[in-house]
Amino acid sequence: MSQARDDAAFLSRNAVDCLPGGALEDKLGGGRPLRVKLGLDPTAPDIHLGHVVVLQKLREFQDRGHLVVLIVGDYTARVGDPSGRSSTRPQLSGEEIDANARTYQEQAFTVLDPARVEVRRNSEWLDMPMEDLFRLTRTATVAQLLERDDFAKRYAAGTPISILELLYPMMQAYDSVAVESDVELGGTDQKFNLLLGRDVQRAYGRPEQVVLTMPILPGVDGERKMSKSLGNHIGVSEPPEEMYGKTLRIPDTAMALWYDLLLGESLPADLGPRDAKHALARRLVERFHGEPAAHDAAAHFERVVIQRDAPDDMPEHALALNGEPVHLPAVIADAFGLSRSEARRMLGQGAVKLDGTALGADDLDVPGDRLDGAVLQVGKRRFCRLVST
RNA sequence: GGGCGGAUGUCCGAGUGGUUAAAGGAGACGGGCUGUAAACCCGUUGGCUAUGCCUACGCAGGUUCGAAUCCUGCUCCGCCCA
Repeated sequence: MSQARDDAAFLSRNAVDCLPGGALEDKLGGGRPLRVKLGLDPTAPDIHLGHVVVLQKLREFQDRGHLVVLIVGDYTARVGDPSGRSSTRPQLSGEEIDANARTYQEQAFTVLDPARVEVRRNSEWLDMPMEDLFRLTRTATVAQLLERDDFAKRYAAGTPISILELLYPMMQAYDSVAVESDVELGGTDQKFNLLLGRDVQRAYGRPEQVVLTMPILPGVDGERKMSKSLGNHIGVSEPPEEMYGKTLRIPDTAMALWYDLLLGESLPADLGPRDAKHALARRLVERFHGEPAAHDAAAHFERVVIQRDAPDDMPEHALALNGEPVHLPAVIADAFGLSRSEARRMLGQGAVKLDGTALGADDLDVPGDRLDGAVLQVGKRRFCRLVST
């Protein structure tokens, strides 16, 4: 029993809520591996560091012998979690969902132990007859659903709430019934949905799950929740240099929280903010790409961003030279995915360098022999080597 | 069923006949500065075969020398009353 108490204390550490009090310890005391649920929405197929906070917690459960039930919300994705914003999302095709689900698993497995995961899709059970939907929807009332913070606000403000949106928490809750979850994890913004899972499980005569919520990781802007749609995320499969640079971009004020939530450590007191941030970036890259990549990413940053030199290796851009002068905006546009008008503006702004020499707005046509093998640079970070075909 | 309001560039949002490729803000990008890809300052931000041309203000027509702005029809959305 004291083992259960220790485990419960460990597993609920740095969680915001672990509800109801004592329930986790009771479940752990049952001696049986627990089924720990996490639902992922397969619309945006990228696991980012915000997910990692929760995935790490799942990993801790796995390391103590428990089973993670990963639910791919292929059916709920049709609804879209109504978290504040406009409701309808584009419907995904079966192939897209398959592809996204695969990506998700792959990326989630950078944190989770694949040997202790059960992956399920909620279309397995949510595509139910109307009669079953009646049974499900009878288990909650409108007043209950309107307790949810964002629904309450929208209702008070007179902004529309579709029935479909109201149904979303019900479907998520039913997932818990279907997979017989003992524990469900989520960010604090999921608290309502997770708790509703308990109500619905009870209504179906099942044991109620423990609700464990983790703090929300702020994005690279240091303020808003990390999310792909806000563009303030760092994906776990992003290239090492990106991951490193983006981490360095976070405001100093967010560092302590990142250390805490991602590394499980407190901000090192003996390091200054600059060194602490570099250390953080390095640790994160190391974690997802390994030590050599972390080392290279740090060197790359030092070289490209701080020293402003060209990186060791850069993409090559093939060029057909025939002795004629080459129209530079076209080359820039092709090499970096800009429009030609944009490329001209870059030239005008002194952003384009050829072998380290800045070019100007008048350098529209350049002799071909000047380009072969040269390094073309736009801005501080975009490089490519021009190669004659 | 009735009444009212709306649809503008990546997003938010001004603009009610003519220097409007369309104010302002956000974002993004570029330059400066910096421990930083932060903050701050300055600039850019539809496309192109480029001192000009083309495309753009929900969709389709119409009025006019000229329309994002006026008229007609259509589509979609919101609010209120029942």
